[in-house]
Amino acid sequence: MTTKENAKSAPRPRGRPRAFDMETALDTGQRLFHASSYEAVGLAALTDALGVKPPSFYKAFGSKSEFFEQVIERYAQAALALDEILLPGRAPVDALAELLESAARTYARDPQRRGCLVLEAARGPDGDDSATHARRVANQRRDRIREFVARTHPERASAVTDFMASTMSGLSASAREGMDESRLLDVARTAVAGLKAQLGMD
Amino acid sequence: MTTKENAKSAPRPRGRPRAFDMETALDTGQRLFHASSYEAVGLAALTDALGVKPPSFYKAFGSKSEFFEQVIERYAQAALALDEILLPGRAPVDALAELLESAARTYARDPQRRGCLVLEAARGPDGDDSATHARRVANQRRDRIREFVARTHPERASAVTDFMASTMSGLSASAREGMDESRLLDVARTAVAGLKAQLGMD
DNA sequence: CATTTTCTTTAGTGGTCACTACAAAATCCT
DNA sequence: AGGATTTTGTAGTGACCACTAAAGAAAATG
Repeated sequence: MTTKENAKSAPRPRGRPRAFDMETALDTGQRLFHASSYEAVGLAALTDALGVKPPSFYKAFGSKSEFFEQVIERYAQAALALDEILLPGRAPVDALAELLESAARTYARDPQRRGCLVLEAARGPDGDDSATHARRVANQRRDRIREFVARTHPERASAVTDFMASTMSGLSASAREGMDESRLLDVARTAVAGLKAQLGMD
Repeated sequence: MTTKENAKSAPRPRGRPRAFDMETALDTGQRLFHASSYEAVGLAALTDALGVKPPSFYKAFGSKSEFFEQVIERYAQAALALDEILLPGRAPVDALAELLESAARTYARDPQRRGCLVLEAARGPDGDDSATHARRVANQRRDRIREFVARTHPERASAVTDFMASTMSGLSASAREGMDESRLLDVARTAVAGLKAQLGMD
């Protein structure tokens, strides 16, 4: 309480102020990576798009893969919010059906950024940092599905989660290859029919 | 009939004979690409594994992407032969169930070469030659599935084929992320339950 | 034998990759 | 004003990428 301090504004740091907004940069990076892929977006293209020279980028984010880590964490938080779909008490079949259909719609929505940024990045080279981060984020979301299903169907939770994970990967891949929204929705609905066989028809 | 000619052996060509076997090279290349990916196997690693220097490789195959084109054509011919599964007269649900379960087994069989070489390559950069070739080969196989289904269910053929394509991509992706054979088989069987809803229970 | 043809070898090519050493510029603190 | 601190722009780094020019070596042909 010695000097003025507001809840929001951080006290101005000491040295030269950063000349660009990191959130905007993450957003631009997300668009770039989603449009093609982590590997396909070189540092030159990235820094050009951000309007930032490489040394500034590295001061701010550490490395390309650390930048990407922040990007996918942001993306996973924003896209397909599980909280709004996996509501406690809701019938799993209904919730998972909505999740698959939402995925179908989301993956085809923007023709320039098809599929799921996380799931596509998870297919990168096995030892790569970007793929490792993406798989970690994907697995966190799968854990939430498993926990949700386990509340009502503890015995089927793992099998159902595997099926959801595989189906979402398939939807993302198909979206990337150009399958449009209505076809993806048909795929999702056929998958839901499979889910009903696992979880009961309700 | 002027000189000796056998049905099998081509008459020795004129210049210095090739010092390696192209079929063996394609086979080795297939293993390498399948173990990691087209992009991850550099020309140096490739030619080292083949025991062949770059200029010989280029004389024989033209380019890395042309070599890969031959590799995936070979692979598509050998793995998961559709002729043996999509038998005319067979109930589509049965045939497609066998196809999905065979895929699950095949994709997990060799822990060092998980998933489908073609489907994984089909996810490469959009403009890339390797991805273009892989998608062409994948679509040829999807056409055969569509034709097979259309014989008995012409109205559902496209939707069923989309679901098969998406599910196979999902199985391949899951295999790549480490899902073992029994889990992949469970996923395949759940997908078959979805197929039955589309094609009738039989 | 010499010539022609084809492949193999040696030794590179330019291009792109992620990343950085260094010094100038912009801010805060005393 | 005079440091102290942090970010900036300039200008590169070495490593790897797919690929190749040039010359030597191995075969068939004449």
